[in-house]
Amino acid sequence: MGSTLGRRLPVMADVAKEAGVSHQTVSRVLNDHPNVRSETRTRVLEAIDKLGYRRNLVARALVTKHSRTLGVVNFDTTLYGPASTVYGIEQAARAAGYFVSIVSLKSIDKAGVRDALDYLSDQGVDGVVVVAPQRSAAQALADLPLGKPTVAVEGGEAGSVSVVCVDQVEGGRLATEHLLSLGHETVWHVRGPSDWLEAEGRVAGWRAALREAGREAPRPLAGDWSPRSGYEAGRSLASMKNVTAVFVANDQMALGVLRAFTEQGVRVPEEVSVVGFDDIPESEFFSPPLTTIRQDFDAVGRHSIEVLVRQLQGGPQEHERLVVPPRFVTRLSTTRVNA
Amino acid sequence: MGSTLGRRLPVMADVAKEAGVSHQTVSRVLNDHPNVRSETRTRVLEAIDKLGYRRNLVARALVTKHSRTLGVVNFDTTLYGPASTVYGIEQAARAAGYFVSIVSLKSIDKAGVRDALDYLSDQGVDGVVVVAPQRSAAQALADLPLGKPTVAVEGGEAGSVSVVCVDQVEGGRLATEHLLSLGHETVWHVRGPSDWLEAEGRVAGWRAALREAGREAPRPLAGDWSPRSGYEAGRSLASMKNVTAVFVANDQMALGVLRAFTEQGVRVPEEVSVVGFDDIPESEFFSPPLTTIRQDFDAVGRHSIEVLVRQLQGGPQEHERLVVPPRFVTRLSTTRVNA
DNA sequence: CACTCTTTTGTTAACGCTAACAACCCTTGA
DNA sequence: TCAAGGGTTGTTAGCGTTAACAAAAGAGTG
Repeated sequence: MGSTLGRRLPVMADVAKEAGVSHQTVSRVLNDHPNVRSETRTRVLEAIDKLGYRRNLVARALVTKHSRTLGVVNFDTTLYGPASTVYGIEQAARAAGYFVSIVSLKSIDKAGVRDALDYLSDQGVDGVVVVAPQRSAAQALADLPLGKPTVAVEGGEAGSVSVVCVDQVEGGRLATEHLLSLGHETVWHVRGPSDWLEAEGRVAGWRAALREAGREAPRPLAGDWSPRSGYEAGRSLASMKNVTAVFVANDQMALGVLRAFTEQGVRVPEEVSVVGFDDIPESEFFSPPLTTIRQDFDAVGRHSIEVLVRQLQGGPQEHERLVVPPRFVTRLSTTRVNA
Repeated sequence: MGSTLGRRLPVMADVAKEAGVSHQTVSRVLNDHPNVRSETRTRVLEAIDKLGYRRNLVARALVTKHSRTLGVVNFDTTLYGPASTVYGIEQAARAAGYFVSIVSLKSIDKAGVRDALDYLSDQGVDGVVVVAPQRSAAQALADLPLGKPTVAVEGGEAGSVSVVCVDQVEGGRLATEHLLSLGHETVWHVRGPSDWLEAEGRVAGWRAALREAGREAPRPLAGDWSPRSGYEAGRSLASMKNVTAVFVANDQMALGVLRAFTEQGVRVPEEVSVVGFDDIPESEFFSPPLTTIRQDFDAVGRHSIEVLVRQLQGGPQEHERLVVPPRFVTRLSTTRVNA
């Protein structure tokens, strides 16, 4: 009464016997070694097929020291941005022949990052992508002794590690310049949490665009990316007299802003123009459809794997910094000011 | 000029020498074997600490046949539901001491599922959670010879595999009953794609509630979960005369429906009441805030890991079916009909 | 004090694979 | 015909861990 399915899984030696060769020859066939007679190769392949053999990657990893697995450290995969980035990373990694092992952190202190890295390292990953959108995470990463090739996504100042990110400053600038070009006197800003680098970048772009146009930058309103925080900021803005244009740091908060305006009877875009950031799938169907800045998360994921794989293959040791440009998407939430 | 950091990582034998014991004793300490003198244990622990030793889990996996890694197969992690489920799975798995390796599929045919399972199996995962919301995926799973403990999330009729899912029928019923209780003569439905089990379940619940109330079920409008498909359905509905209540199969489509209604001058909820499904973070800030059915994705993730771990620890061999109840969330998109 | 029984520790042999080397086969050219 | 040289195959030795057994050291008993 065999407890499981009876026969044990075939190993290389079984294939070797079946094909009448040595296990090493089987190994050679499997690894595309050039010096194998094609007739022998065929015989081995047939034996593999017949026995349903699959090579044991754990054993392989033990001797080669490569697991062909990449680690990903992330924070809150529930948000559209991180989720999309991880998706892009996963797809790109698999296309490059790597497995992906994921750790999603709740908190982002240094201890958390270290633990995650240790955890992945124990498991034998060949390299790591850390999605580190918060200053603390980026800092932790910079401070940590990294035993393996590592790429930071949205990870700040580079230096000790390669970075792939979207040009947030440019995005903030695009949004603001668009609003100014429509004739708005100034542009208000609902910003993301100060601990987030992306939030800082967008603020910086907004500030720069205003400064270059010779305008005063109003005090930005604080948000935490959530629709609710946008809603609250929206209520504040609705109660002010001179607001005609708002750049909101992400689409979710923009939704909250729109909701608050609707409730207060402020019409968008007739009275106030609103620009968001991210271009989540929903934005096109907000009321009104949201003008926003699109981030190509897919490209970010792809590039981060490219950079990492390049490092793994012994590429240049210097740390790269790869910046993905954002794209402006115009819809109906903005319009020319009619004075 | 050592290329990397010079010295090789310490192994068990190094620790053994340092502590003046055999490597097997070190192994025993590491595995909490009871029969180790506490003084010896301390000595070993100190040596481990001194050398910064970390055990090689790959070697361990080779001999124990357990990798303490769980595989997750998923489709489109960009959607809120799947993303949240995976997040829940990952958290629960880590809490249970397992690593998580993820494969995100684009297509969901049998070949895709088989490949994903093979891929994970090659890597040596101990068990697999397959998020299989589509009939084809569930079917593929049922047909495949599963070499490892497997749990399907939203995976259909059980039978050959354990299943954890949200009670979609009940959800559809809740939504419909709510609308009927408000005095609506009947309830229209914008459904999800027909090969999704969740879509079918919601349709079934909607039908059942109407039947039990002795009402005719109108022909459901087809959608594909996207806001755009909801928008198109909404335009159709807006052009009809007798529509006063709509149950939309997910919140994203509901957003599209709301948008179409707004464009056509149909007021919600005054003229038409709308109920969604999922309770994504945005729904509370739609215009109007959306009455919807909440799915506890976190619980689904947790339960799927519980079931899987139970199987891994040699629990009952019968396949379980665990159903998570949905929850009704009332907001402002529905109201009593005033005849 | 001899004897058994229980802890505690060490020794040896896998796990399934690849790397390194050795051995063999066949060409090829003198 | 033989030697040299390349292509092809086999043999051996690990990789770093745990399992199984063996040995040594204490504890308890008459």
